[in-house]
Amino acid sequence: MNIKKLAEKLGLSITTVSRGLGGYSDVNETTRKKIIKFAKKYNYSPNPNASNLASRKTNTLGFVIPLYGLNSNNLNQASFFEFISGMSNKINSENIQFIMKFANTIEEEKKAYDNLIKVEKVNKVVLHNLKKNDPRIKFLQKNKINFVGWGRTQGRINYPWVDLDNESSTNLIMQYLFDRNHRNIAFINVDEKYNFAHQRKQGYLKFLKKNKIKFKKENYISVAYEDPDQVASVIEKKILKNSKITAIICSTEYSAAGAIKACNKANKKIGIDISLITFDGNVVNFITSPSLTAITHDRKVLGSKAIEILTSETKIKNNSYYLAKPEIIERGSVLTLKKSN
Amino acid sequence: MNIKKLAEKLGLSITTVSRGLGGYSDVNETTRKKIIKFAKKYNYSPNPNASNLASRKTNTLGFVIPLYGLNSNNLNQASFFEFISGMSNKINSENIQFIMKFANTIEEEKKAYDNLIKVEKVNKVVLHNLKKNDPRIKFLQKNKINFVGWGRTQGRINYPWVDLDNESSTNLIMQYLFDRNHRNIAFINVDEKYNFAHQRKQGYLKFLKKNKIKFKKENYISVAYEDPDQVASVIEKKILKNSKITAIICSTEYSAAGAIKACNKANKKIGIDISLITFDGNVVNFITSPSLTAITHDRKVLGSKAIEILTSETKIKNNSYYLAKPEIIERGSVLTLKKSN
DNA sequence: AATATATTCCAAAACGTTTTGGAAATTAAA
DNA sequence: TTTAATTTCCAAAACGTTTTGGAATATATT
Repeated sequence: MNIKKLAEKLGLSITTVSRGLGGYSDVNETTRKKIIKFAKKYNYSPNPNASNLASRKTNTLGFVIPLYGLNSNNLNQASFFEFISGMSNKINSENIQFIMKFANTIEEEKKAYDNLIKVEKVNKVVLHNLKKNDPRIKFLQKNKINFVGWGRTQGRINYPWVDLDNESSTNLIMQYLFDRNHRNIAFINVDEKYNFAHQRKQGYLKFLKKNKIKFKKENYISVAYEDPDQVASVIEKKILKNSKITAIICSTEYSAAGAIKACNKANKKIGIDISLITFDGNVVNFITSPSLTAITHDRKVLGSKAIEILTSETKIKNNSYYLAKPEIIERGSVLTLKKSN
Repeated sequence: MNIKKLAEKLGLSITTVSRGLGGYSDVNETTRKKIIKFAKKYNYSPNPNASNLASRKTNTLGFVIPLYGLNSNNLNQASFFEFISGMSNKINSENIQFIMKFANTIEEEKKAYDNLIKVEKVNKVVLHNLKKNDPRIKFLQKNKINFVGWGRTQGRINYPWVDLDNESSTNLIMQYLFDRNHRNIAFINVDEKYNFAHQRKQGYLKFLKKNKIKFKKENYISVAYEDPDQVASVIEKKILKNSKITAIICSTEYSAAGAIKACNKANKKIGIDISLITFDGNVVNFITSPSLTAITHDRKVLGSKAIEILTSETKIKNNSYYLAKPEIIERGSVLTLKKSN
């Protein structure tokens, strides 16, 4: 079924059918309804190729997943999945096309964006892994292509974005631990070049400041992603040996795994000898007994909000954003201490 | 840049440029080279919408990811990721388009395929999660659309597919354990309605038969995905209590996590008191000390092979297939026992 | 040299839409 | 009643390709 045949069935011109379906005001409401009825009946939907070609524009979203510099461990695949499936739901209901590309190197990534814009002529982009002064931002702005950042850079931001509320997360965790009388809380983070890590540290620091707790250098470590055994051994030496520490926050599932290993080695029982709370952790969080208390974010909503921003009727404002609120899932790895003062 | 302008620059007709780029034999080799040179110089590539429209066909691959019936735990996201990125590499180099869709329900899945075929007019599909007598197979065959199965059904297969060599995997593991003098080997599998689980069991059984070891019912369990604590407790009761068992095979990372938890509870040290080997397990496999020996498959190659089959010059044969060979990664959770006889 | 064949090119049609610039019909205003 | 304004429709052009069915030229064959 194509528009010509449909128009014949309706006894209308192609133009009117097209405009009726497009919701233009120059077609009578009753005919419009009839057009839609027939379109449904004959299962018609416009050929996107013809449509894109004729209208000189597309309605497609481009998304590039950077694979470079990440090994299978530190790429948080679960979050990609959730985000994408969140986007996808919205995309389906909005009836926009979706092109996804993978890039193994920076060059491939650049090429992918180029292709998306020059060849595929996408009009929407979700940008991930943003760097400060990211050239992609200028590129997209120059080409007048709507985009949203998934994640954001530090400092002043002149583009719309969606992100986890990482500062709130650590703040929330700290409060949670504080309420249970923990005062010496270790934070195992990853390299601050990752913005989420930076933000999480900020939440940690701010909470300390707010509550007039002195920041102790030895309570904060940043572990490299690459070597799991090294992660465990660093945690054992720097954190577990420090008997003042009563609780540990793990910024990633990966470091939580390291912490579990370290605790096993040091013969410290999680939830008994020491408290542990981790970000995310779908697999790791039930290995211990009791299972790990965790903090999570709904990344599906994040994805759908990204699409919402991109498809909002009004021109996209450069200050639209969405922050996913964290939620603590209590399982039992956090002790309530006796008040010590 | 479009083909008209390019043709002008070249002093050739649009037709010749198009045919030159298309590699037709009715354009002189030297002019063809010149055309390609100019195309590169002016960064020209054909508008896919126009191209698809004019040629009455597309060169795009459709892929639907089923999300229904799977929770975030049992969906092996890592394998999806690897598979897709493997496909993607090949897709980029073959210059074909790629449309991916997510389906939360069976209805959505059906709709997604319908949309892919009727609207997007894909000419290639990768089919996942195949069921016996899968209606999608008939649907695709009827519509004469090339497809490959990722995974396969049991029995006679009349379509091309790529899959893990699951039977070999368990066979390989069994041999590995057998060589280290294990004779009472437990296998923690998941529901056999999943083909990979069925196949893995077959490998297990065949090895036993080949080596004239009696299959012991109590050495084989299938655990439900849903409740992690239940998994651990079942493993503790049924496997760890059985003192004859010297080694455990875990069919999924998830069950490996359960096994680790169970061992901790029962105070059995992995790699010392009991041997453990798991499929995959990117996060879980280094929690224990020593780290877990694992068996893995290269799913990237699987993805690229799928594309290779789909893009092979010759007509796709219904008996093309690719089996990814397993590899054991030794870490240290498997003991070598003394010979007991 | 004349004819047949092979090679190399091209004009025009087609793909299925959207958009432009009215035309016709209806309603409102003078 | 006439004119102006509004509403509702449509014919034709355009989008950027591929494909068809030759035409022109060059080469081979007789």
